[in-house]
Amino acid sequence: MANDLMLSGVSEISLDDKGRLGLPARHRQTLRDNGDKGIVITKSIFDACLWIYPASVWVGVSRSLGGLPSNDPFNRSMQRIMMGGAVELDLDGQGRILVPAPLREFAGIRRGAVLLGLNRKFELWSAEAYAAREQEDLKMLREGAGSMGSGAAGLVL
Amino acid sequence: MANDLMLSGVSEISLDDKGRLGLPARHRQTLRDNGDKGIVITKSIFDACLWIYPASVWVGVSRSLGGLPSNDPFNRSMQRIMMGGAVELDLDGQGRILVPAPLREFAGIRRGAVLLGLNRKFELWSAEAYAAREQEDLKMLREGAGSMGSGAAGLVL
DNA sequence: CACTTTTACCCACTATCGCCCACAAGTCTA
DNA sequence: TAGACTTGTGGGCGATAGTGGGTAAAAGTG
Repeated sequence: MANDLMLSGVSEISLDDKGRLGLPARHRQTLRDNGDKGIVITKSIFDACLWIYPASVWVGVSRSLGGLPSNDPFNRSMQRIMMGGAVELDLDGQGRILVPAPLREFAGIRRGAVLLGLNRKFELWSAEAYAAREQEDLKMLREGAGSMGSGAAGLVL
Repeated sequence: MANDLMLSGVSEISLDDKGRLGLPARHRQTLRDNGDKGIVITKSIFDACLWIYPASVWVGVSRSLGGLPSNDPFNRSMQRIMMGGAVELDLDGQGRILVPAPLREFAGIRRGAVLLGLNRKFELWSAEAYAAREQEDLKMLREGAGSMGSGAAGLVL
C-alpha cells in the first residue's frame, strides 16, 4: 500500500558519465515490496534538488496538483514546475535510472549526489548543494527550536 | 509496549575500524523484552550527535514527522535531517550495528563514543563532543536554575 | 536517406557489508 | 580462589551492491 511507504536514509551516490544513478538496494527492495515498477522524477518547488516519487505515489500527487484552481498564479507556477518537469522512468536491469540532462542541470548534479529518503518520496541533491543545505537546516533548527513551526512544537522526539 | 521503555544510563563504547558499535548487553536485553528486533539511527536536530530509536518507537516518531505540513521551512528542515538521516538496522549476531559512514561523520565519531539512555531513545556522542556537552550542561544548569525551561519550573526532583 | 547522437542492455570488476569464528577481560558463583 | 560464563572487541571470508564500460539498437538531424 503506497500510503504505508516509509522511505528514509541518506545515501551518497555517484552518477556515472552517462548520468545514470544506481538506486540503493534497500530502496529497490522497498519499491518492489510496494508493487512499484516505475518511478517519476521531477523538480522540487522549494529547492535546487529533484524529487523522485514511486509511480504509485505520483498518481496521487499529480491528481492533487491538477485539481488546483488555475486562476491562482502560485498554483500555475507549481503546476508548471512539477508537472512540466516530471519524467516517468523504469529501472534498468541493474536497478539504475538515467536522470535526464535538463533535470541534472536543474539540480547542479554532476557526479557526486546525495539521495534522501523522505517518507513518500526521495530528494536528490548534488553533493555540494546538500552539504550547504544541511548546514542551513541545522542552523535553523538550533536557532529556532524555541519557535518551532506549525504543528512541530508539540512533537515528542 | 513501546511507551513503557525506560532506557537510561551512560556507556563508554569504542567503535571498531569498520564502524561497528556494540550495544551494551543490558540494553539489548531491554530491547528484547520490548519485542524490538531492529533499531533506527538518525541525526539529532539539536546537537552533533545521533539518536538511536527502537524500531517500535520510531514508527510513531516518523509518522508524526511525516504528518507535518511541508509548506513550513522549519518542518522541512526537520524532516530532511531526521527522516532523511534515518537508517533502519538490525543487530548482528554479536549484538552490534554498523553505523553508516555519513552518520558517523555527522557526529564526529571516530573511535571513542558515549551512549546515553534517554527514556525512549539513545543519544550517541563522540567522546570529545560529549565531554564538552556535559560541561555546558552543568554550566547552564547551575547558572540558570532560576529561569528553568518550559515546563521544568514546577518539577519535583 | 545517411549520419550522428543518444539510450538501453549486457558484461565485468572491485569495494563494501553482513555473517561467522575467535579471543581477551571482567564478573559471578561455587 | 578458581573455574565457568558473559561481554566487549577484533578479524577473515564470501556474497552482493555499486560502479564502469562496450556494443547494438533507436531516435533525432541535416
